[in-house]
Amino acid sequence: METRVRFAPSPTGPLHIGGVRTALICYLFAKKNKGIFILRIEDTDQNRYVEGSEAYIQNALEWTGMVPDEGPANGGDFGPYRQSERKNIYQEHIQELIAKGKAYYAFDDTETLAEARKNAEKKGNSFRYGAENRMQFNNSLTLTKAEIDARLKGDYVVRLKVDPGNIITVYDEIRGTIQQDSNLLDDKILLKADGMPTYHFANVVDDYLMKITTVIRGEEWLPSLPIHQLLYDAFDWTAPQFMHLPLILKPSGKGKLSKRDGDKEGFPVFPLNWGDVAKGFKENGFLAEGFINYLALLGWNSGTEQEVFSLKELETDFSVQGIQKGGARFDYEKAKWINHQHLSAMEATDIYHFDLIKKQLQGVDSSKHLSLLELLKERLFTLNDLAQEIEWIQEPQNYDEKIVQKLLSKGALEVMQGMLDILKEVSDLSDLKEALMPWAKKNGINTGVMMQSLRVALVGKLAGPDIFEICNLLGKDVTLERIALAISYFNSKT
RNA sequence: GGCCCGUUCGUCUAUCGGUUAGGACGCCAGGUUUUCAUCCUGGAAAGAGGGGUUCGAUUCCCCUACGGGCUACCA
Repeated sequence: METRVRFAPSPTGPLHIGGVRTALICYLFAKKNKGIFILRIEDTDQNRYVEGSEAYIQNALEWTGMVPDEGPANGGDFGPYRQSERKNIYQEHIQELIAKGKAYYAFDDTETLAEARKNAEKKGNSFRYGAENRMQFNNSLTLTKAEIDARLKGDYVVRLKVDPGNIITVYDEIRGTIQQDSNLLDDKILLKADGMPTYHFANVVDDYLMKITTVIRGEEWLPSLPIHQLLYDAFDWTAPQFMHLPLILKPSGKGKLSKRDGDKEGFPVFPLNWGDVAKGFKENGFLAEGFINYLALLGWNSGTEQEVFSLKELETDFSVQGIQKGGARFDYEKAKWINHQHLSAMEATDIYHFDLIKKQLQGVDSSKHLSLLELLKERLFTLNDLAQEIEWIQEPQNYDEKIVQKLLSKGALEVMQGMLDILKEVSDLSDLKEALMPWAKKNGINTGVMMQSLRVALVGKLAGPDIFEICNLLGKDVTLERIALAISYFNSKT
């Protein structure tokens, strides 16, 4: 049987990294089994619908390389892939359950239920609409045929009729067998008053109709798995496999990472920017592969000591056995380190393709772009680090005062003057080091003082890549200019 | 409160009854770079607690503690 896995987010805003991780595991499991990866949009809550979310989800998946084989954007044989477009399908199926006596109409207004809930909580219990009290409410189990017909013209919901006194056994591929006392379940609403199905109902019907073989979703769904099992049983359908993924936790404090944590935690929680209200990993300078690689490591391991993977490698190395049971805290430092691994392994010409990189190179002589990237790529943790790595392209705005004083006391002025003279004579800058070293030795100049003077003269501080590489990229004229400038500055400090 | 799931270095994790409990990020030290970063080497750092089962438990079982999730006409 062909493996079919769906990723089923709700369009209630930008997809956050927990969602991306779920998508990733779905994708990897599908690809590993040479199966189909499906995107299904679960837009059954009209109130929480946010314009643009679906496009965002599609874009995020495309950026990461996890392009759906079937979905609203590219179709497929099992559409429509938006639940809001499947209303009639749910209506048909809800009728089937009612006819079978597995579900029933309920007419209780929200005030009545809220009241009942409040009373139960006052006594320290939680309210449950179920076998022990359903006969006390207004529903098709308690009303006459005439009353029901009359009420059906107004608002109503459809509830699942849960039989009491059973132990429901479900199986999760990650956690094993889980049992639940049906007395503790309530008669879940399957169809809402607006005619839309709830998650539970739409999910089960669609997974069956779309021939989903493996349901992969977050752990927050584990408590409702017995309800879903009951639904499969009510239809006489064979349930698919289930995998409930551990949650991604905040690095600090408590609880699962939420959409609101982005700014608080000091790193993005979204793959892409969402307007100008939320930052994305992409815009923060992450490679799609670095981002995906770190997410894969959060709650999964290959069983080997390998940690750096391409998407293709993940597709072949993925295994369910490596999925973790407990939640994992997000660690931005490690995410950056993984990104760094991918970045420094790339060719400069490939790094040059990113808009983020080109933007930072604006104003720099374009003939130097590739040499700069070649020189600096191993220093980058994110694409955005380039700007600070090429600051020395600009004339130094100031000189590190402590270093200036130290060098001054060691005769830096004379050294710089000497270097200036030598530099004037050198025709090829790549010979500079060979010219400087013997000169220093002959004149008893400390090479440390020489090198540091040169660096401070050109850059203003003791940081940055190899100083002779810097000379080379700056060119002879600029190098001469900066040394002369530094000499006059040093002079003013004596 | 009730129900469900979980618990190995600070963090992510390996271990499928017998190991000096391994790796990675971060941290510290040393080396390379006569700078910083990268990189290399080394170091500190862990089985929540209590009972069982067993010749032997991090590993299997139970209890407790702690953490998380769910408890909506949200997903």
